[in-house]
Amino acid sequence: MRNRNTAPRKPRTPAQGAGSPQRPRHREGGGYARGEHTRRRLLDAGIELFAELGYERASTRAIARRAGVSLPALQYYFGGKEGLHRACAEYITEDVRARLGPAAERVRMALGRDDLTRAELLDLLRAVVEPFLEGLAMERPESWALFFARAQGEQNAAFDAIFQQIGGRLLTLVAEIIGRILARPAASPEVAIRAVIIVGQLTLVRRARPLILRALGWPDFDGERLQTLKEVIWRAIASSLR
Amino acid sequence: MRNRNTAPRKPRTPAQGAGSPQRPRHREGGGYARGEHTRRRLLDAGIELFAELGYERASTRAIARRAGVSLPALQYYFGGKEGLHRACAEYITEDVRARLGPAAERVRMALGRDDLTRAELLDLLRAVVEPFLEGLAMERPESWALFFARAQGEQNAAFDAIFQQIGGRLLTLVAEIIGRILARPAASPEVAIRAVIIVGQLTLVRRARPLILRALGWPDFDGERLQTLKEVIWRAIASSLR
DNA sequence: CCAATTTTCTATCGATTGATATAAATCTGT
DNA sequence: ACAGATTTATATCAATCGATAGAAAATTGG
Repeated sequence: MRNRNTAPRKPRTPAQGAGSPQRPRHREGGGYARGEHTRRRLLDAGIELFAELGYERASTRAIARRAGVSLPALQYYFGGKEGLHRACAEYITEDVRARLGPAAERVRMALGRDDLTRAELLDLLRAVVEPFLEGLAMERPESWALFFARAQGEQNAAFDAIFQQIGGRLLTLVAEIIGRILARPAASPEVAIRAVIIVGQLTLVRRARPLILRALGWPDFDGERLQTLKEVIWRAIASSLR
Repeated sequence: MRNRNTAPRKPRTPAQGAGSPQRPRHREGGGYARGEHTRRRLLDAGIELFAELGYERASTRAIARRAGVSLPALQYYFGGKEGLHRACAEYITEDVRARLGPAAERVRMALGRDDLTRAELLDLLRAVVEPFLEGLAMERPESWALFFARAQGEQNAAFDAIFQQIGGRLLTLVAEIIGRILARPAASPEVAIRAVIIVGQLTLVRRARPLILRALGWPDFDGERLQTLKEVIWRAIASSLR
């Protein structure tokens, strides 16, 4: 009935600085076991629901409920909804990066030789592209890939972080291999465009997932069908590089 | 202060049947000039804001404000937010269909011959693919393509309608041409997948636009650069079909 | 066991959302 | 100009949202 404050307040913005409020105020050295547990539960529930419903539809209440914790716990650990979302993105990014890193490093080493045949270069491309396709889009819980797709579609701040960590490295690596195959400088527009196209094709598997499934009349990507999909995509990529 | 109704109401669901409440209650034969005008304004504003912010973030108030009409006008003409969204999808769909239709018909006629060479088939593919690329992704306001992308990402009901009207036809047509080129049945998974990939590549130009620009170090797609982009994409598509 | 810290819970706030009731304003056909 | 239909505008509703206050409960080190 009565307003305590006549000035128009903005309670939607977090009280803490806009920097990174996701860490609670507890001491650095601290870290109770129970706290870390609910923190993890919130991350899992957040990834699931953000992926399932998108950022807006996933309410903090629903996330807290699925995590089995109370609503203020979300504020306490992540500073707010946006903080949780960013934390989810970082959580996923770190895992994918760890998964993609070794393969990328091996490929980068192999690229040191300058007498690689076309077949060898194609193998290298596959070596860097396949873990990406499997890791990001398939192996991990579907919610992870969906989270990524949502972040990209919604143009969240989370997308920038994810892209710079993963997409950027992948793109430069792919461009380098393609440049070799096409015998053009990796920095040339043609090579860069084709690198983007190829990487884009992979993400398409997730982004246009409902479209693909419906076009094929498939209920889902499972087992053999997934194998077929990967094989066809790869053949298309390989045959396009001449 | 006091509730008029003790029973828990659900005012979020539209009062009319869930069927298609977007048409106002005015007589069929009616149709005042002024009404049609604000109806169109709401459609334009809806497409813009749905594309800009996504379905959830685009509030009915913001849409009405941008359209320059009052809030209840939205309810009056489209029965509610969901109705407006569906109407926007149909509006876009109808335009694209009209734009795509003639070319598709011509290609379908040409496909009647069964002695087409590879080069001729590639020309046909380009004839059906280029209007799509130009019409949906370039010529029309960016918001249209964004609206489409959002609908797919959010798995809205609008996506179903759009897909069946446009995506379906385009895909089956492309699949038919590709099937001929690859000498495989158009209904085979391999051909269907490659059709999806090719069509998807085209939409990438819009959807991954910031990504492409950043990778190329270009400030924007203008004139010659756009031509280069199209040419590279097309060469990649053509050379992948062997 | 105790004091300090960390974690959780209940209750509630203010803002915004989609939708509606209701009446005034506008337009159409006669 | 008038009656009836159509269109617009004002004011408000109930629900839900993210966030917070403040106290209770739990955990830790001493």
